[in-house]
Amino acid sequence: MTKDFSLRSVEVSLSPMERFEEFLQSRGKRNTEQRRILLDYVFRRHSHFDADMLIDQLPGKGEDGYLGRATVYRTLNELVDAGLLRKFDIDGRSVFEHDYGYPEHDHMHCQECERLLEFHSDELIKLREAVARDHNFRVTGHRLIISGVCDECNKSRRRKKRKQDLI
Amino acid sequence: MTKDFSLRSVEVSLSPMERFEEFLQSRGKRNTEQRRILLDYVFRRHSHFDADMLIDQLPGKGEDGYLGRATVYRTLNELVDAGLLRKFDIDGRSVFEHDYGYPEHDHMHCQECERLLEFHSDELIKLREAVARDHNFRVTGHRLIISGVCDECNKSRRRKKRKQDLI
DNA sequence: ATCATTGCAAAAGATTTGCAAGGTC
DNA sequence: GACCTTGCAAATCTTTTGCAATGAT
Repeated sequence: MTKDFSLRSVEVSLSPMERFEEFLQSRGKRNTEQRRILLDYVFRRHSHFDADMLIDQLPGKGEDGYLGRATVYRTLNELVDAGLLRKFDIDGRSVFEHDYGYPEHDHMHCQECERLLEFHSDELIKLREAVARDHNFRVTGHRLIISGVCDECNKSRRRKKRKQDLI
Repeated sequence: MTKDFSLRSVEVSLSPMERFEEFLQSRGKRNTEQRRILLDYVFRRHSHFDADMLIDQLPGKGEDGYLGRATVYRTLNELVDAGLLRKFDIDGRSVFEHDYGYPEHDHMHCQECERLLEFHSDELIKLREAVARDHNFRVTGHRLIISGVCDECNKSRRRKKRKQDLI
């Protein structure tokens, strides 16, 4: 459950797979087919996803490369422990995204299309440190989600509104 | 599910109970004993809580003023709709706090004692607006949780550490 | 009298866990 | 060969929902 931030800036040279192998070894865990499949799939492209989306996209029961539901959940948690993925809650379920080798950022969440948009703010980090200092709080991380309606949805809503106005 | 922000600055004169009555009337809902009990209990003191904590604290089955589990959940959601409570997720479950008549703020979450500490930052609001403007995003709210270890836990950890050092 | 609300139990949704069979070191 | 891992099903946890009985207006 706890993330390992310490290695992040040091060992960016390792690929996610190499990093994971290292993690597994250090814990006496084994490098299995299933773990490799999931890691490979997840790091193929940068996107946000939850366990269910992943299970839908991966090969189904009977197909080649199939992973049991429990294995997907277990492996996702290992990837978080390994510092490869970051996990956070949206509307009650867990959402994952790349952590390893990916710059720190926060999110805007569109309540119409459910999309997550990323942004980075140095100011926010400063603000976080200032607040923590004030309260003698030792920071390990933070999560900021701005909710609202994204540009695209704003536009299509305006279109709809205009149409309605004509009726 | 949607909060009514519009009334907040206008009708601060109403007590939570009056505000809730107004809300119920406006929706053709009824002012029942159970709703009054819960609202009264929840607004007795300012604190963070989840449904389970509340159910534990309220009168048990057979006792006077007992509320069924489902009623507690249903009523909490109504209080959120009425703009009296604010709801957010921590570690997968819903946490509630006062919204009505209570100033906007954010949280630090201590990962040792689970406590939620509040702070306010005008800068954060400005930052939020700036980011949104950059992305043409229409903001309805935000949630920032800084995680780490609070002052108290830092102190007791130092105590423990010192003790261990002596052994 | 009408129609919303309650409590219960069952359902639902997300995630975890026990266990026997199989895979990795 | 030892022991970790997998897939399955069952269990858990939190929250929601259907329904008959009860209560508010």
